Amino acid sequence: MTQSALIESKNAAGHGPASLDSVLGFHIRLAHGAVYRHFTETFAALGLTQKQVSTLWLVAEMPGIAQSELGNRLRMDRATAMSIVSRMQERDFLWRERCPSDGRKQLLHLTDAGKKALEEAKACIEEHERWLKSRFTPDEVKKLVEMLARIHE
Amino acid sequence: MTQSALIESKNAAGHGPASLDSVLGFHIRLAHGAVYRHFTETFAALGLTQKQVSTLWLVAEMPGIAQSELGNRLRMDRATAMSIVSRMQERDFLWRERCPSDGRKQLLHLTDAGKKALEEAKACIEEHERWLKSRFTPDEVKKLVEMLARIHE
DNA sequence: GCTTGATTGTATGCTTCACTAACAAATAGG
DNA sequence: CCTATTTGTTAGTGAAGCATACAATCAAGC
Repeated sequence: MTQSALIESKNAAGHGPASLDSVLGFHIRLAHGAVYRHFTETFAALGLTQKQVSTLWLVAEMPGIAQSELGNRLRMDRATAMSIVSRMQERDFLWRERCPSDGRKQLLHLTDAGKKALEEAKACIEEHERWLKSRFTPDEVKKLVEMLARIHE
Repeated sequence: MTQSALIESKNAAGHGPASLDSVLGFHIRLAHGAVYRHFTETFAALGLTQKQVSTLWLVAEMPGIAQSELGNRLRMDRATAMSIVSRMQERDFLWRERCPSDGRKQLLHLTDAGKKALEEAKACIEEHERWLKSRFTPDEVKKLVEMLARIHE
């Protein structure tokens, strides 16, 4: 229905979006769904979810990062970070170290198995990103990333 | 860490993204999360979720739409559409009509309570959209919507 | 008219994940 | 020392996606 996209974006009362197609949040939701589905397909063989991959990736980038910091950067609350990290630990992809200078914190490190899993995951991410970026020019990708960052920053 | 965004986007091996910040899918995920959280806050009083609002909205736009069509347009599979619609029916926001020309289909219609709920929801959406769009120029919003549509189309 | 296959709805169960609430341990500041 | 904050942990709730299986309906070909 491209028709509905062409409708004047004010309703009869003169305020508010007239069509779902004119709601920015709606498009973000649908785009995320499409990305999520393709990601899940691509990673079905590896048995990793988006949250798990970004957790492995971030711990690799910042070895010794605290669980709370991980949660902050990936926008997970403590409970969510807890369950993600716990499963990754069960699968021997990372291990926790009690922080010597602050006994509250758990510092995270990848195991060798975790590093291996991440390398495999990165290959899948490359493919996934190729699929996603194929519909944009490099300039558009840059602009899109910048605009999305303005939303989640 | 704007630092990591500045790192050259190829890793030591010369292929693949070096930093999470350079992964487009990652930004879509975080942006969606931020939008989702603000949406949930805004709609806590109404007790409606994104899926429920977009369902009410779409049924209002297209009275008599079949459940399967609803699922197609909102990118839900049959089982998900089923659970959303069933809850909306329990709350007396919509009713199902067996299609006279195709006995398989359930045609959806809003009740008066559903129309009222949607009007309240649209006021919240306005506020939500204002919050979301406040960081963009009108041209940027247009470009962003267009790029997101390229992803989920 | 009948069989076959596709579509649609329904029911059940599993998994991810976001959130809340409560609690314990450690820390920081007065 | 006392208090408030931070961090981690556990348990439970709920939305939502997905798979599967099944029944009813429809469409197409013989």
